[in-house]
Amino acid sequence: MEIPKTYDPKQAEAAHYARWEAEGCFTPELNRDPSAPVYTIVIPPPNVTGNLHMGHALQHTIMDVLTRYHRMRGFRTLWLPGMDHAGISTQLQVEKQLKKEEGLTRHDLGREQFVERVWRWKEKYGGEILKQMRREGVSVDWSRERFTMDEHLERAVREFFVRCYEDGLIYHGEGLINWCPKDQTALSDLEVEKESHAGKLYYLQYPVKDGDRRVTVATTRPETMLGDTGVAVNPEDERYRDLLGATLELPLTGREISVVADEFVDPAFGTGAVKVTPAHDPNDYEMGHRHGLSMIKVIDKHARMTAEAGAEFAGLDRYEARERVVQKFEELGLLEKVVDYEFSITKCSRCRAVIEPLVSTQWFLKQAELARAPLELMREKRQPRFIPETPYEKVYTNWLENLHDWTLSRQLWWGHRIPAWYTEDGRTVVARSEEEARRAAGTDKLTQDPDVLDTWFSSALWPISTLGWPDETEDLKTFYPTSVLVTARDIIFLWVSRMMMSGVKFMGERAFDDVYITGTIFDKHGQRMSKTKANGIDPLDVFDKYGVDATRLVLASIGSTDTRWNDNQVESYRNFANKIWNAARFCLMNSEGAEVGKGFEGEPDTWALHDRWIMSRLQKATRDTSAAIEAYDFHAAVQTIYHFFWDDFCDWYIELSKADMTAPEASPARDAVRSRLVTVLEQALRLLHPFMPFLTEELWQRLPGVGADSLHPAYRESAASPTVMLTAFPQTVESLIDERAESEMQSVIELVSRVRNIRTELNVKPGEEVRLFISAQGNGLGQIFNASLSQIKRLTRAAEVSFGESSADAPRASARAALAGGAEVAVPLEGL
RNA sequence: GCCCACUUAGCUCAGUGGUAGAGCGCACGCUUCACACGCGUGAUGCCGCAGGUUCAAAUCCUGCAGUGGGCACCA
Repeated sequence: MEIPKTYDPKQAEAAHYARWEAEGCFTPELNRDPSAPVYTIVIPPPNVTGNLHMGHALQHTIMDVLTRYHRMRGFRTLWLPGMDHAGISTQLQVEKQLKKEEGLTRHDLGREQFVERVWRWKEKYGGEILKQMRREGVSVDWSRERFTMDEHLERAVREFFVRCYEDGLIYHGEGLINWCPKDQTALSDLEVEKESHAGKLYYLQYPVKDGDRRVTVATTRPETMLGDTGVAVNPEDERYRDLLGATLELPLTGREISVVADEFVDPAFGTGAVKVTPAHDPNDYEMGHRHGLSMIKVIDKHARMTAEAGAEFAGLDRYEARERVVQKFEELGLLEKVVDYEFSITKCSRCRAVIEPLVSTQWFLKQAELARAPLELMREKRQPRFIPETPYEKVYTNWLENLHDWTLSRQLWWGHRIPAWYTEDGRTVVARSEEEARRAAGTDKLTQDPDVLDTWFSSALWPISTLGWPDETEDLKTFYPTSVLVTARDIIFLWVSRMMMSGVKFMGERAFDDVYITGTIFDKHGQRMSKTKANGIDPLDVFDKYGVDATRLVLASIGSTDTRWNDNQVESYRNFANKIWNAARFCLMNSEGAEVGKGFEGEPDTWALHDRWIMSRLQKATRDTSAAIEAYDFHAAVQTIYHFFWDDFCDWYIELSKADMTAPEASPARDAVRSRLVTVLEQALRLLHPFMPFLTEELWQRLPGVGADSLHPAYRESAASPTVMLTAFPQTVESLIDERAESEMQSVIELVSRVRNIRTELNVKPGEEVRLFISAQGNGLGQIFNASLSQIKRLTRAAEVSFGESSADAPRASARAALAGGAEVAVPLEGL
């Protein structure tokens, strides 16, 4: 059989995926065992605009290992793929293209046409990542692929919205929200980021009416003073006690505002007096409500000053206004001082524009109430189980305990339209459809709310909506709750917790048993990979260079730890892949007469030492690999298989078997040796398959004696052709664990190693043969060595081996090495 | 400000109450009939610092330092 000396990953990668997919190997229906346990993962849906990055590759590898492992264990296994419509991101991308290619804005097209464009864009350019995922080898069930804007999922979203509205969890009202002046939409607290900023703190003086006293307030945003409707001090603050209730003349506006007392104010900070701008600051908004202060909106949606800011400022950008205000205060002699000050500003996490807090009418969801059930679930049943448990369980719990209302509405066109309609007489109707709304409203004259929902709203339903909710589908009954959610830590709040909330609310059960949080992959300098820094490593490039399987081993090893990307690691696993290839190649070159599954007949105590030994090692490798995967310790799993394959199987077992398997004459004994080799190899390929699907399939297909009978019983009745992915994952046979064989074999290994060491120390040429003198002192070792004599001679390049009772029997001029168990080996120097 | 994690060989990382590990790199020797993406042999670490608990600590506790992360309403 002609097999290339070097493994070519591309060839194997191109050969198998399409067949697996076409034959339905990824679908749970393939499992014909009605009593099979169920294993389910829903993929974190990548953005329709997205491209594969290392974080995806890491998550997908972990999910695929788990999926393939459970499938081989006979579980009815579903890994459900899909994509997210990614509201803002997609809309911006299409707008950009529209501008570039046709010089148009979305407003030129109008809403309906624009949305139509987005759909067309999605069909043409979207979902690039799905093709890239096939490259990774992900065994997802493409027949169940979902998109968050699918008709059915849209229905689920409306159902969810309506039910929450009916339960009083969703409300429409005025609130202070994060407004992105660039993207022109409201954002939730999770879509903005705090960033430290070296700015200034301005001390402004407000004159007290009817007196010459002034109250000094400190602010980082002087322009907002135009909207001040009060000044707050701590009620305990002696300095201002006499001013409580006093009236101040707000400079530049001619407005009179009063001094109020509020516990919130920290007397130790600044001057102890705080200007209050209820319409443009979250804390001031709260304070304003507490004291009945009026709200004056002085900044608009484009972050420009409004008419209410005064004629002199109207239309100015907020930063221009800031300069103007400060200048005016200076002219009036009311600017006490300006000091450098570092504080945090809030930015849009998408476009980095500075967020403007605005008072606005939006749709909100009271998350605090939804969070109760998940919190209880965690308290009482410890569900879901986080891996790693620290710190994520606490992070999750703390967040749920401190929830604010979620701003749901977005002033965008691409997304799930809010199912709310308004009548001409100002009533609001929330319904599952326009017809339902008409019936409820008793009129046809309805206007639907123009806004769409936050993208994460539909994501929150992903585990249930993809399985058919709100319908009671078979899939929902069978596959919910899901087994594990694998994702990155930055969406624990945005997504994980919200799926739990909706899952518990509507299904009465956890959305997933476990939550596995992957690590973060940094570049070699420890920097986060990002588009702007252009330091990202493209997984596809790594696949091209080293192969998918090698990359997957690295990613599986990374698992949940933060790590710096290192090509060396991939190279090392590329070498491992090549090692596997060549070990298999060697077995196949000597496979005439061999058959997988044979060669280990009879009682183990009739087998040769190294045969008992390798079977024992295989059992332990199997046991340890399974245990590691079950415990999500992928690093340990990879290490176990790596060392079993390379150290035990290649370095020792193949070497010990070599002479017999390459015997020139065919014989039942030679067939048996060859069968043992391919049998162990085949088991190793099964162990490796969840991690290295392509290489293992490529080799498995070539093994003699594998076929339909090799499949796991659950898949034998299916129409799928034989494939390693549907074989049974090896089960540990405890009776084959043979500590005695391992210890005896260890003695042989030690003997060989000591002799090799002596050869090196003495500079004996590799081709030169030595003599060995072994003194085993009647402790049983002599018999063991004697039984493995031919192998020992071969591995140490010894021409002859003699045994004696004591080391004194060896020639005086010998290099000696002590062996465990009191034995000694001597290499006579004579003739060297 | 509060909280958390991390700190182990030159590099990237495992590990664990009982004689320090892997891969890469390094040194030396090998075209030994599967593999030079290989084979053999070897060197390398006050396991961040300082205390404490223990017969025994890299491992548990306390403090400190450095790095990273999360949270926070300090105008």
